[in-house]
Amino acid sequence: MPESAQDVLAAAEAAADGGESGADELWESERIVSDAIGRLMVVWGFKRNMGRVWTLLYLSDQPLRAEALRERLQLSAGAVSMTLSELARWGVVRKVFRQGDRHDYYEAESNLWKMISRVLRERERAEVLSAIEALEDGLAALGRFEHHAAQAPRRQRVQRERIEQLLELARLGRTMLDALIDHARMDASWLPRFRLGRKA
Amino acid sequence: MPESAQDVLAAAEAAADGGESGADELWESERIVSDAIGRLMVVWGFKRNMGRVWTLLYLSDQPLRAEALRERLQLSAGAVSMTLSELARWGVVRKVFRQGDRHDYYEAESNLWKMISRVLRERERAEVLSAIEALEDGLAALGRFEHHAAQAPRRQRVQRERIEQLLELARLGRTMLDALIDHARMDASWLPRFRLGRKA
DNA sequence: GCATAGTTTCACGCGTTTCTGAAACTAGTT
DNA sequence: AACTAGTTTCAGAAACGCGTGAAACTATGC
Repeated sequence: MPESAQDVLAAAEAAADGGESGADELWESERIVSDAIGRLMVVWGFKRNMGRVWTLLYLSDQPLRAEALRERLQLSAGAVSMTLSELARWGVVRKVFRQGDRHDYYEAESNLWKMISRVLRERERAEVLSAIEALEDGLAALGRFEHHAAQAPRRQRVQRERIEQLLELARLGRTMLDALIDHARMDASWLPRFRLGRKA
Repeated sequence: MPESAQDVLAAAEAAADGGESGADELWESERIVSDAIGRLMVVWGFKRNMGRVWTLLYLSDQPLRAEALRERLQLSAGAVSMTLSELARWGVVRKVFRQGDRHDYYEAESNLWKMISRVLRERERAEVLSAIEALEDGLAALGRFEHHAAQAPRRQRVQRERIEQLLELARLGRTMLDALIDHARMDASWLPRFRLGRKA
């Protein structure tokens, strides 16, 4: 199935993008870094391929097409599409259009702090807040229980203390996340201050 | 199968522990909180049941037997045993012995900061450090590549910058974790200072 | 308005992870 | 030393999450 017209077009496009040779191959450095970020993302509760795809986009000097990602990461078209839309929902990848080009291109958010603050914000709402709510519910349930006779007063007392400890911790977590988010959003330079007072 | 001797012993033991009635039932508050912590643990990359088991131990005013956990959480004995040893490996649960009692009892580490700093320490070593290493490897691979002709110089330049950004971020993460760990280990009161400079 | 290239969606299957149940093991008791 | 109660280990089963491939959809060009 000869496609010379297409080939010529692709070549012209590559030339327009800076005349790079081997523009579509996956470099060793890209492989190493995207795999590493992929692993890290898993730990953070994302999918491995989200990390890999995002990384390739982040390391690229230009927006990439889904097809390019599919080739370089050896994924199916479907997986690339789903991964990209998931990344887009997290706001860490953007679809960009090029004039007179009907393909969709994607690029990574290049401001890491913006990205992180966005993810933290989304996640703290879903996770820490619901944990706080549940802990408050637990405390309430314990309160209701207290009205019944003097059942296991010691166990109740200890349990109340412990749940309050957990609540305090969860609220502190929320506060830290909020601080991180607010500061990161406007200014990344505050963070080195974190070092203050450190031991070695 | 009558076991009066055993029953009497158990009753005596319960009495010694404060004469609590319903000592072995799962309270509503315990259910709510342990489920919440269980979910949170999953997000943090642990197993749901690790969170549930730890929580019950933490909320208990006394060490518990594996059997009690099995009943209250509706798990098999095997699952409880495996979960407990995993928690013990993380140092967040301890096996305790009672004089003249051949059962094994378990209790949760009750110092939350100690626990958290321990987990952070174990995990940062495994994860952030290896990410840093991989990023450095990526940079090295990029360097080797540069020796070949002037391939895609722009792509190389951008990629180097981006990897360096990631490295900076990863190192900052390491620094923050270290600070958190060091401080949490000796003193939990420093954390409210995190609030400094926050908006609302 | 049909054909074509590209993209998205989705049901299914595969690989992992987690739990169960049974057997092996340990230690205290008679 | 045999029995009993309790605990741990392990192989297999169930549950889950993820990626594939095919089909549906979209939009551009002819």
